Amino acid sequence: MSVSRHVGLRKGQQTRAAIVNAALEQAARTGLEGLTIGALAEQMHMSKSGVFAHFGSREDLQIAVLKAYEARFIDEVLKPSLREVRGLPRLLAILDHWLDRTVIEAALGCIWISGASEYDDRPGAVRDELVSMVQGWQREISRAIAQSIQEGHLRQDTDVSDLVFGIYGVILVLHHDARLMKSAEALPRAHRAIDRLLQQFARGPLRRRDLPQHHQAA
Amino acid sequence: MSVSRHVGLRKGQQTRAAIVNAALEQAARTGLEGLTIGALAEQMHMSKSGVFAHFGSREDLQIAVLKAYEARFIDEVLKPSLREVRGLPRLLAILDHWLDRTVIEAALGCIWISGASEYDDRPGAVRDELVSMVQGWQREISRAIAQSIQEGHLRQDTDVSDLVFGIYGVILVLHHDARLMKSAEALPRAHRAIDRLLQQFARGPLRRRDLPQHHQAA
DNA sequence: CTTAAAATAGCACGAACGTTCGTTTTCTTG
DNA sequence: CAAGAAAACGAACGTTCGTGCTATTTTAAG
Repeated sequence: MSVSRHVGLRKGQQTRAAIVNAALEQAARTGLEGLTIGALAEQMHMSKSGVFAHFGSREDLQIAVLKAYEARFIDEVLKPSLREVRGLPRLLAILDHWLDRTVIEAALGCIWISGASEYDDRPGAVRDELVSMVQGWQREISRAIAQSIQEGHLRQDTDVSDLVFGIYGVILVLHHDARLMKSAEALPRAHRAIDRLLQQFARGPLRRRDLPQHHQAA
Repeated sequence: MSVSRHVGLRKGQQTRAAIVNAALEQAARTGLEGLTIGALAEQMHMSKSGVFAHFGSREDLQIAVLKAYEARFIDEVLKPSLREVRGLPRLLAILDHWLDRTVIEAALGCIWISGASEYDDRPGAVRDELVSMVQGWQREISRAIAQSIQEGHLRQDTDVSDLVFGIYGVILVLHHDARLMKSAEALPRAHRAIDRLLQQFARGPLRRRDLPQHHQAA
């Protein structure tokens, strides 16, 4: 056993990553359930069995796609927002990135949203994975809201889950109107909806540098 | 050709109706794309070809299902609400019926919503039909909102499309949370969300008999 | 350069799909 | 009741699906 290590992935791993990448694209268009090994193999210029061998089953492929999607989502929406200070600024940053991403997906499609319809009564490992991811993300939003309350940016009596509910609704209808209805006005409408929603729970004006002081350093 | 007419449907028509009915159920569970002639035949205790013959193609079957769904939707949501007086009361009635229906569908699933994900980038006759139905329904909501403005129940500067957007978002997230997340609190949350939303555009209190007088008989 | 292991191809399978076709059963009506 | 029309059947076709085998090729280590 040599001491020298390859930092990069071995051949198999990097093909696998490339497959998942292509699968991510295909799943965004056709849904996770429409994801097919044959079409994937064709796009990869590989044989079906060659693609298949990287995952023990179609289900494992779907789960791998879900995990890749989550990783990308966290990278593009959550991580850049953590640079903002805790509270409303960070929450607003998350929402802005989220809206932006959703509208980019207007040309592709969010597999969490399409998956919600596909798996809402189809039990199995894929559904379980999907649910736990959405729960995880909603918990992340909840945390940002809770911090906004703590910092005194949102009202003390804010019902965190109600607010998450409202936010998620805006995302869903944005996706719906942009993708199914091909509405060009969906994005500005969504921004207004988010602003109106937050205004209801805010203690001061949104999008201002002079936010109300936090009532306690805690 | 006899002059005597059967008021009832002939045999073929009534089996066709029964098939569509069963298809409606199956599509609510598996989506329009998951609708399969074989499974349908089995449930109907018929042969595949027997079922198939009633529709020239699977696509025609899917469209027939869509039309049946729309008819039922209009019957259960819109028509009962037309008994209420124009304006906010009627709008509220529509929304209440809609929420109720959506939560009944928590055990089934709305094919407009699942269809939105399935057909958002799958061109064809089914998609066209779906889009025009959703547009038709949104126009119906718009009309109720416009009347509420006319009657002076909602503010004059209300952006009708923004309000439709907001309402549709609540419906979508209700469906999402009730069905995918199995959340029991989704329905009360949706009711609160609707009330908060309307409150933003209302000129007076919601759900009261003493609504503000309309400013003009027009 | 050799060799063991890893990666991919090739082929076949059983099942399910929508659809077609010719036949048979069941209605409907004169 | 009988003739004609409508409805339902049964079998088959051509595809596509996921998956399981066995070769063959490619990669990486000694």
